[in-house]
Amino acid sequence: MASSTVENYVKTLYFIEQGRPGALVAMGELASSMQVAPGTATAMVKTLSDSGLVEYERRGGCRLTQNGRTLALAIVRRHRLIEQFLVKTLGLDWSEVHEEAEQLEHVISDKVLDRIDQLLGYPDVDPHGDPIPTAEGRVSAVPMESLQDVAPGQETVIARVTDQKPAFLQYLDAQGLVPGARITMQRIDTPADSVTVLVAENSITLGGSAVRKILVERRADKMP
Amino acid sequence: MASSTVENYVKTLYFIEQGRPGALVAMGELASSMQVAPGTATAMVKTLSDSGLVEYERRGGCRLTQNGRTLALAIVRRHRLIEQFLVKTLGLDWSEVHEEAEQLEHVISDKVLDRIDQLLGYPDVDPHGDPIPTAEGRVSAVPMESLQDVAPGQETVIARVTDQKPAFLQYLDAQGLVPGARITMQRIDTPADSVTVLVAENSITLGGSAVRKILVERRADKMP
DNA sequence: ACGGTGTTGTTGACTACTCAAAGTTAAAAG
DNA sequence: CTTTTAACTTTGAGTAGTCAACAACACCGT
Ligand SMILES: [Mn+2]
Ligand SMILES: [Mn+2]
Ligand SMILES: [Mn+2]
Ligand SMILES: [Mn+2]
Repeated sequence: MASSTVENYVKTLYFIEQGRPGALVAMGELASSMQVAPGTATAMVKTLSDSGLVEYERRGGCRLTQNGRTLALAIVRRHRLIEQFLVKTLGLDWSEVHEEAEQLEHVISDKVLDRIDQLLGYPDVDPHGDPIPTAEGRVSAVPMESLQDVAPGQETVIARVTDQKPAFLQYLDAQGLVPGARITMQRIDTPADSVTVLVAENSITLGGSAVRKILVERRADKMP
Repeated sequence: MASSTVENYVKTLYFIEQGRPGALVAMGELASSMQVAPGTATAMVKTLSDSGLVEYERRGGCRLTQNGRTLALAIVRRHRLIEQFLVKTLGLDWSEVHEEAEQLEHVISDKVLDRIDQLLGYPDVDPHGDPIPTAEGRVSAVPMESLQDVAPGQETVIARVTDQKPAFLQYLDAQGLVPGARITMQRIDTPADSVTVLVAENSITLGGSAVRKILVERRADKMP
């Protein structure tokens, strides 16, 4: 059985590798993501390599093996199903479930996870709009685009929020900026790095770093 | 924060101390309950003593302090609420929830536990009939007696089963011998160390070691 | 080609938990 | 009042994970 520590390293590597398949992850990047000293990451990657979860190239970096990726996807599945469960069944706020799931993901058995999946009706996204991998490790790739790329005047629907910080999520919730919300792009102010959107009759202005964390549905007729 | 290991030692001490308040628990007994070598138990008890969770008397034994007992009761509460939740909400079998709860009890936050409590309607017993301590650490003392002390011909109701082994629980379930079941004592065969009970039209004969694990309600008019 | 600069790797050390084996002690048996 | 025995404690060692500090390396601009 992989320890919680091993599971966390593998999951972190999975997210770092996202969007740059095949590339090596530097020890420094892994260390800062895991909030450990560089030497700690190096030592750990060696043991992950011994377990066949990563390939390690000295002074180059590491990447997940197929086994490593499979383990990572299993943990991501656990994490997101647990988050959805905490929100839907126990009524927790979407801003607080990430931390809870971070612990539970290492302890929930497959049996319990299956029951949770069933109770929730086999959801395919979590409370933040993140896709839930299948038990076989497949992740659905729903086409999305950043809110900042929506043209002024265009109406769209929030699909996903890529930040777990409680304060940010609480703010979005208070403004009604949650997955499923129908919004209209009003204005993009490039020099000011801000955009203004209309949601439920209210105008809300967001800075660039916030806007970039909000993904919206991409309509079929807009696809390349 | 107490580690899982510390929590397990404290909980084990709590159960060993049950029924002999104030007595010292020998290191050997603790070690065998925890399935560790004697020296391991001695070392651990010293650190528990440093944390103020037990009093330790060299070559005498140890006992929980008030702080230790409070921690133990919090873990027992977690464990039993989780078991009840796994059975009632997720539909797991009462024979398999003990093992699951054994892990989850160290990870579930107070917030999640409160929501589970609320969802279940503030139950006061778990699937095995074990009382669930309140958040303040109070345990209800419903009067019960062993099934082996019920007089022949008398009707009674199963209240609690004091064994967590899956095979035993599955057997009881198959026979309908679960908490809440109404049964009638038919015969006590002392030399054979067995009793025969009637449950839902069926006669079932149980050996002494099994009967002693089944507790039944004690009617007020039978109390001393 | 050379030296700075930042990234990696190594070493020694520390915490938490564990065991095996040896040493100590108290209490039962003679 | 010994001797034996059983329980207990200590010691030395090992695993997992971590850090600080230092050493080694690769790469860049001159
Ligand atoms: Mn999350
Ligand atoms: Mn999420
Ligand atoms: Mn249990
Ligand atoms: Mn129970």
